Amino acid sequence: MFSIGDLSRRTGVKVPTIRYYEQMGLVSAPERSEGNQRRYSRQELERLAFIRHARDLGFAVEDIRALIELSSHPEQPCGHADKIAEEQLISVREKIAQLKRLETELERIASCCDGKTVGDCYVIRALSDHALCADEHGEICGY
Amino acid sequence: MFSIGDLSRRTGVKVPTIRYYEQMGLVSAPERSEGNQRRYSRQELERLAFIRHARDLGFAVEDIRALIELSSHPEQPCGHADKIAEEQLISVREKIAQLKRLETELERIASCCDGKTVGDCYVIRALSDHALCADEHGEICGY
DNA sequence: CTTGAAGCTCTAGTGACTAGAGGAATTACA
DNA sequence: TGTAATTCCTCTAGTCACTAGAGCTTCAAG
Repeated sequence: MFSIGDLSRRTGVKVPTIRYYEQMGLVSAPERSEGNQRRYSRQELERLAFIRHARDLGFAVEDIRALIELSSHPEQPCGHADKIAEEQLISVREKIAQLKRLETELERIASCCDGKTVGDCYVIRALSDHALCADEHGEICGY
Repeated sequence: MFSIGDLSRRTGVKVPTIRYYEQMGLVSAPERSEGNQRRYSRQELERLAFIRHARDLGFAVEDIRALIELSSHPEQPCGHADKIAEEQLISVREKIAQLKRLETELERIASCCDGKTVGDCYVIRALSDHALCADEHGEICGY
């Protein structure tokens, strides 16, 4: 039997977060000691490690809930689990693409400031004047 | 003079978000019409466009507050603005690196599921069993 | 002059936790 | 066995950057 602190050390999930997951129904309420403290089995440790791993991979709590639900019906077809993983992959790729665009613009902004005062600081100017953007990201402000 | 809706259309910042920014002190409270509606000047439009642009680039509201503060003192040295931009660049690069690791693992997980049922679905197995990770991301669960 | 869009304030909700108060249980060591 | 340190408990509230909705008022077009 593991205390909540044991679980936390073994999975890297913080103690309050474990309690939060219990409240959200991601992990089920465990047995209690005589003094009302949580006592976990190995199975519960493994489930928490699963959750931790999936969160590390950027799955939303709702996705994880679905994956857990699926994994408790091992006889069903697994197309749904695949779909969740693939959607997550697509979203990760989108985030990477977006961040790379930001990186490019930030490099441009941060690298070429040779002004001495804020008045001619390129960082401030670049942020003020959308027209300075090399790479148009949205083309918003038509004033 | 622009109404809040005009501002919203021109900057792409949603109306409730503009009011939220006002509450947070990012934009100053504008003049009002006789009927108590907000009326903005061109200057305020430009400030909002600045904010929008910086948010698009992932700057936190607190960073933006600092940049605005800086830009209102154009005679000061601009080292601080540079620093904010550079820190943002570093954090963007870290996020990209992290997401690429996730991408790799997700590709591995999502691509090689040939099981027909959840019981032998690779997605579920990979998430359950940390040891299947090709690329160790944390090495957490020493059970 | 009416009607419908756009505006107003206010409260509460989102996701995924995190922090802190105030107290009880457990564990380690003398 | 005593006690002190650590861990645990519940509960409330805070974080960030919005977003949604209720219930009302004002504005602009026809």
